[in-house]
Amino acid sequence: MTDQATFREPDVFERKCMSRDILHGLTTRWSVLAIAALAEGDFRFNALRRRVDGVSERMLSQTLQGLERDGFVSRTVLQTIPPRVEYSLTDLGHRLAGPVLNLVETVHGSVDEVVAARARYDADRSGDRQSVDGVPASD
Amino acid sequence: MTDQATFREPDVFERKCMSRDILHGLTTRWSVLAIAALAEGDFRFNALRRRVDGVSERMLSQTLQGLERDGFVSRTVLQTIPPRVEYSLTDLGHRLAGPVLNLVETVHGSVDEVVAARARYDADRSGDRQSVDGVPASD
DNA sequence: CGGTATCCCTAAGGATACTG
DNA sequence: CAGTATCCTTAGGGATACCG
Repeated sequence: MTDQATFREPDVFERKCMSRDILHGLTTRWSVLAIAALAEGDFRFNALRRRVDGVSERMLSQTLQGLERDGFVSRTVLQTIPPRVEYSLTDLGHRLAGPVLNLVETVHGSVDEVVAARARYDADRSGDRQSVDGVPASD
Repeated sequence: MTDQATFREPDVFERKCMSRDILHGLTTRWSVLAIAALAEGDFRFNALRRRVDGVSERMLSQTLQGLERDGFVSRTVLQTIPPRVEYSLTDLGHRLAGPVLNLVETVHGSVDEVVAARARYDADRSGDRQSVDGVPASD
């Protein structure tokens, strides 16, 4: 199977790679949130839209289509009046949701540090600029 | 503290939230790859650019600035001729890199399934469209 | 080498109106 | 309710040229 390289790291670093493409579809503004929401349970379209605050109908629809196409989300149409459509994570979707939720939670737990870092950074740029290092290199 | 809701989940779902903003800066096309690369070790600008295949100078620079601002990456300027700039993950950056690498690896391990899912999806849309469910609802 | 500045293009995204 | 379709704006991103 490992017929191409050392392989300890994923080949995401190559430009024409599927993983990169999939990752990109997974890390759009709304797909992360949609997955995180669906990890909590199934949602109907408008309920999901309410949960993922700020998403437009168009973008939610588009995002869900992308996730469905990639096999992360399943879409179940109930033939009722009015129509109901239930969205839920597939098994594959749940596997992806793990890392995604983990990332979201880690980010959430780092908010204070990031805010502080931004403040420091922005302060540095408006004030003077100190030299960080003075070590010469031989190369 | 929990004056707004149940709160068991992060507040990423609210539109004007820091976590969402940070997450967005973290899930751009190149920041994920940059973090994954830097998780392997320190890199100088052009080395990193070679590692993250396909990124332009401008976008790498911009991405790194964003990551530095948020405190994920530290930038060390060596005052040499020619100049050297070393990029590395901060502690915070390493904490974030965990989930990120996890996601990348999970994606990498799911490529086959996603490819299959896409094939199925695309085939369905070009062919006929079967009804998925017929259960009526009472609500 | 390690960038910034500029220009330009494409894709992501929002608002609204409309349909099954 | 659950979307499409349309239109338009903004942000992401590539190429190139140039500077410290």
